[in-house]
Amino acid sequence: MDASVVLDPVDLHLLRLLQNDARTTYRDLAARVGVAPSTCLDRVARLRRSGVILGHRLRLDPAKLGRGLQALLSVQVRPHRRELVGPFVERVRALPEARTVFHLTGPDDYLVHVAVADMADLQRLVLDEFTSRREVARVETRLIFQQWECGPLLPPGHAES
Amino acid sequence: MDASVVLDPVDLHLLRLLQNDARTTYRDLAARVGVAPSTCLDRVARLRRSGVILGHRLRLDPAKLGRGLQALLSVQVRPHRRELVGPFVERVRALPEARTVFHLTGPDDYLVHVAVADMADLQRLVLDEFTSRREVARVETRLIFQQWECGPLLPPGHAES
DNA sequence: CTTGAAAGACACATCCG
DNA sequence: CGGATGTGTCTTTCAAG
Repeated sequence: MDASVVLDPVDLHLLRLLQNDARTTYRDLAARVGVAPSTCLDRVARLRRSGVILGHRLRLDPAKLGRGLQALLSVQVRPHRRELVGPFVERVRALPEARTVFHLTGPDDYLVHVAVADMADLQRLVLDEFTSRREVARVETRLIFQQWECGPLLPPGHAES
Repeated sequence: MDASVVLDPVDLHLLRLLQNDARTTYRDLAARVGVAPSTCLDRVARLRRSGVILGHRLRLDPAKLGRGLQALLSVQVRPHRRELVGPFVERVRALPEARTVFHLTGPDDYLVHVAVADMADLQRLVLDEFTSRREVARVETRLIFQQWECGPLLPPGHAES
């Protein structure tokens, strides 16, 4: 299911272009990669079918949406058993403030990336949704000064922008 | 520049639909929101101009690209001064394994989300690109068991999927 | 697997309420 | 600001190489 997929240079070129702008037309893709538009369509469809491309996401500015403050919450869930952590994750994912949830190795079981309006909002979120829960043993809050997205994700050995 | 923007229910509805599938046509958007296609075009163009929509991103499966192992690296950069941390961040961002870099409050200055092929690859990355650097005082590596993307990012008070 | 042409769908501008 | 109409462009299909 998550086996690696064979990607030829055309696929890689398409992925690199689409990661810069996922709305590039098949016509432009074709011109830049050097194949026919219909071939592009076929290749991209195949990449979607094989699961390499999971979907197209809109990148939004949290600050413009009234969520100018972001933070990472390290959460210990005790006891760390399936019947507790399953509902915990689902509840956290459903929070409108949550962006990503990581299940990690190490003493802090979960890392939750949240976007809130301000400090008061963050305090409310931590108190009401985390520390007040019985299964949450400990929460550590770190504010995000700044964050950078990195270059396009590509297979090892093709480390070019 | 990052002031909050006024969004009416139509804008919110459009954003919600586009976050599920950013390639939805204006025609379909119009039908589902209940306005004319040209209005959709106008609204989305305005959302782009006002900076709410930053761009369109492809969501890829790291495992399918031969990067089945992900980790978070907590990095202390000492001394934590501009002339050191600027180049540090740029160098890390340029790594093909890096996905996101966070500058945080707290004892760990940076959190780096990386995607690698396997444990050997991760070990090489940590040793060659982090701990061997003079400005890197400490690196703590946590593996990612699993990660969940959360619901669409929307302004406070509109917490609906 | 790729291509090129044909048909249909769409984006976008313009005009109008 | 929202809705209709038109034109040029793009996407998508298909038969053929």
